[in-house]
Amino acid sequence: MSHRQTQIARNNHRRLLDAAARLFRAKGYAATGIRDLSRALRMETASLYHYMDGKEGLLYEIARRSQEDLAAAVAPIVVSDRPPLEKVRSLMTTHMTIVLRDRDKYAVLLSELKALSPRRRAAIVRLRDAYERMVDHVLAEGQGCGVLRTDVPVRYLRLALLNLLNWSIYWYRPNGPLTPEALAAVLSAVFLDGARARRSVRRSLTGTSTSGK
Amino acid sequence: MSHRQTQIARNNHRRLLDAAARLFRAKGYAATGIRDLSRALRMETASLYHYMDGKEGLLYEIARRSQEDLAAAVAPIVVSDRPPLEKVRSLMTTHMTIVLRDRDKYAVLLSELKALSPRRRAAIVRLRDAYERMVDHVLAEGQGCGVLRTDVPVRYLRLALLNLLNWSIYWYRPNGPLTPEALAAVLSAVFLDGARARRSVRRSLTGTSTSGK
DNA sequence: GTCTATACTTTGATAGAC
DNA sequence: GTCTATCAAAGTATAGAC
Repeated sequence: MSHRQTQIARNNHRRLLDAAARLFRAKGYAATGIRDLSRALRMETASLYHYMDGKEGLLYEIARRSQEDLAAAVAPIVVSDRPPLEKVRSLMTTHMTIVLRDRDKYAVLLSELKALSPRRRAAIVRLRDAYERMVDHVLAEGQGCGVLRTDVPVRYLRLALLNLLNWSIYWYRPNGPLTPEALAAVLSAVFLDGARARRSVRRSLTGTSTSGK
Repeated sequence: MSHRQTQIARNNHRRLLDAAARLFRAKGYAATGIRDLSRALRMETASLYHYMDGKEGLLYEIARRSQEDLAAAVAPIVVSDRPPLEKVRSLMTTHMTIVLRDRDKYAVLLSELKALSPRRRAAIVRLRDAYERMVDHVLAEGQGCGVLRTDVPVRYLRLALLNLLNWSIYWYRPNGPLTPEALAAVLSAVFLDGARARRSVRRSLTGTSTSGK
């Protein structure tokens, strides 16, 4: 096969993954038919099978790539020698930026794991566990240095952190007032300093004067 | 029809709603067939139609009841004359307790809205918006009294609060070490005071000496 | 690499007897 | 109120021509 054909094939494979992520997120995996996919790619359903081994294989690839990309982006922060508190902020910003940039993929990763076969689901859960260990490492470091509270176990600090970041995918609007970085800054501020008022005066963190709606 | 028959009918309707919530949560709405429901209730599929108008009607009723129950439980807190900060804690505890008690229903409410017809989805969104206005009211009150930070708009304080509470449904284990109330206490502490260490010494909030896993 | 044609299964829902 | 029997539509996937 020629080089050119390979490029076309790879391109179509990517188009298929993108369309699948978009549709799986919008309608759900089970409610998306391969005919929906074929319509999105302007191909017959039979043609799709040159770019996938089946619908579930598509889902698996989306989930795997998402979790791997996220880990790859965050890993350098974990092993860096920056101050622990800065690591937490940096981790939150990177996580938020990545998942909001590829919203479709990450929403599918978060909400469609149950549609995978036990084998494949287990493989994704392994990747997810490894990612959570990285987050734990950063948080435990913070506790060890005395900059994070130790009355809440790392496990719950991590769950709180991931709750804050991941759930945001479902209501973030890319055309809204906040960039992903700005949203990460707001959520980092709440996570680290809490919602209570302090004595010291704070400037606005969002640049908006109204409370929004 | 006799009184007894009506009671049986109502009982079967409730059994159907419970089974549907459990299955919709475990497998997803679209992946759950009415034959799955009939198996759970030990009835033929045709018999189910005496207790529902269709599969989607079932989903709508689950979502509507969930959101209404939550609003009904939280409303008294919002209108009470307790101190603002206590209102926030009480709201979080009540919200957490209710959604963890009826995990199946609330998980379906949170993740299967997209399966509803536009009309019905809009009705649920209206209920959800009304609930969010209640949360906003409590948070704005806290800001007005000077106990909550004002550099983050109410909107984002609310989103952070609901992120923390709602996402917990997906990893909370009823047989784990924390009761819903204890988990609410941990998340309230993180939400209000943040994850950073303070000068004052804090006792453990979870009663566990290890960091868990 | 893309197509037409189709096999085969499962889906939500209904008709009508009892 | 529950059943048997059944429908039309949609589901995933494959065979084989070009």
